[in-house]
Amino acid sequence: MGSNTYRIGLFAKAAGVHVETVRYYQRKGLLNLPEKPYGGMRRYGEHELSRLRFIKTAQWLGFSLDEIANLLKLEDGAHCDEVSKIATVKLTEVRKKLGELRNMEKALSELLDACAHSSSKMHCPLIEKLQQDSFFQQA
Amino acid sequence: MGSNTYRIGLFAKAAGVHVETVRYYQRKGLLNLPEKPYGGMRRYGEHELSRLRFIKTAQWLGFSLDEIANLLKLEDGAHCDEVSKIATVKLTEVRKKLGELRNMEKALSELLDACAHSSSKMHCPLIEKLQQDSFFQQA
DNA sequence: GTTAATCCCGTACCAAAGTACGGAGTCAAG
DNA sequence: CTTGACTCCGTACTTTGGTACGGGATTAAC
Repeated sequence: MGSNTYRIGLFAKAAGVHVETVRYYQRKGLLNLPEKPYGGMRRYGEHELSRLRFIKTAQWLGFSLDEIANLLKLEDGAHCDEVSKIATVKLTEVRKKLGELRNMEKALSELLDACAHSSSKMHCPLIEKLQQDSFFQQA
Repeated sequence: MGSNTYRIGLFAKAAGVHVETVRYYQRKGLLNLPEKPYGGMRRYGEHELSRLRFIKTAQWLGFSLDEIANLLKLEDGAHCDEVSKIATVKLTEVRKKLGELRNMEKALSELLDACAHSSSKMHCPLIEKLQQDSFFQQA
């Protein structure tokens, strides 16, 4: 645990990002800057790597870096009342996304199915499917 | 059907975006520019409104405008082989997102649950939960 | 023990997705 | 028939999330 095997290059590569991206996240406070031994080089461990991968996953799910910083507060530990507040909001949002994605999945798989039985020009009721039981609101 | 009741201001407002955003999407080809009567003003109908809402929803789910343009090709109708290609890729992606979001939902709801039974400093195994059966890869 | 590959860190640049601005046209109310 | 709100369209600016660059330090390989 915490064997801190990686230097930044390998660390970045292991998560599929560029070195500069790691540094950028450090500047934004999403990753912490490990101690640097006198005149030496910083090292990174498995925990930081998971954290970096989490950031990329959450981002891919449509969360901004600011939102992710908030989610990471949950991971880092905070007092119960603040945790509840953040987690409740995010849970609602996650469930909404799940709902929309399920509609999208249904529309796409039905489309593929229809496509397998016909073989000419197709069109997909993607929009109606997504709107039909959508309760999406912009803030 | 196609009653084209809205002018751009109301149209944008109904979807919760700015007028400039509508124009931006038109420039990018995501929305089409309705005919303008000689020296008059363009009008928008329900169909275009659904399309605009779809764009915002898909974007919130983490898709870029370029990806959304692709999804809209399915809606607009295309030949079966192209449709299959796009839909298959997107379906895989949607299912991956569903998987990750379910992990996130589980982690968040367990956290809230734990929080209800204790009342001090909490920390959430969000990262481990998300990575545990994650098969996420950056391209 | 020099040289090639990495790292450190600061600053500059870039693309995507808007947002703001401004001058001219249009429309609806009083 | 004018005043205020809205539209049209072009160009410029902004924010977010990075990428690129470059000079000096450090370390790994020969």
